Amino acid sequence: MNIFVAKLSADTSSEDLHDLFSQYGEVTSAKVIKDRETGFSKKYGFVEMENDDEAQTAIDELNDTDYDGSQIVVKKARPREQRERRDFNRRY
DNA sequence: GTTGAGCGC
Repeated sequence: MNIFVAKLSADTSSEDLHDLFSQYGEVTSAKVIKDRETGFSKKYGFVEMENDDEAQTAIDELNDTDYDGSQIVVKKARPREQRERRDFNRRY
């Protein structure tokens, strides 16, 4: 399951996310998104977990909780931006 | 070192 994590602390890294979600199950991958050019602050990231049930539990337990001094938002992630079907599906 | 609301190159 793909998980979207927002409102991260500036001190939170990809490995922090990995470690955080590993408490609830096996984490396939974790990444904190940063600006491509400056390599700075976007303060959100993605976590992919192998087990959907554990992922859901992690979302439920970690959403709206205080982590690293910041209250984080955890929810299911949308599929990554696609480059096809421009003429269809304007995302709702 | 950036807000509110955010979805990865």
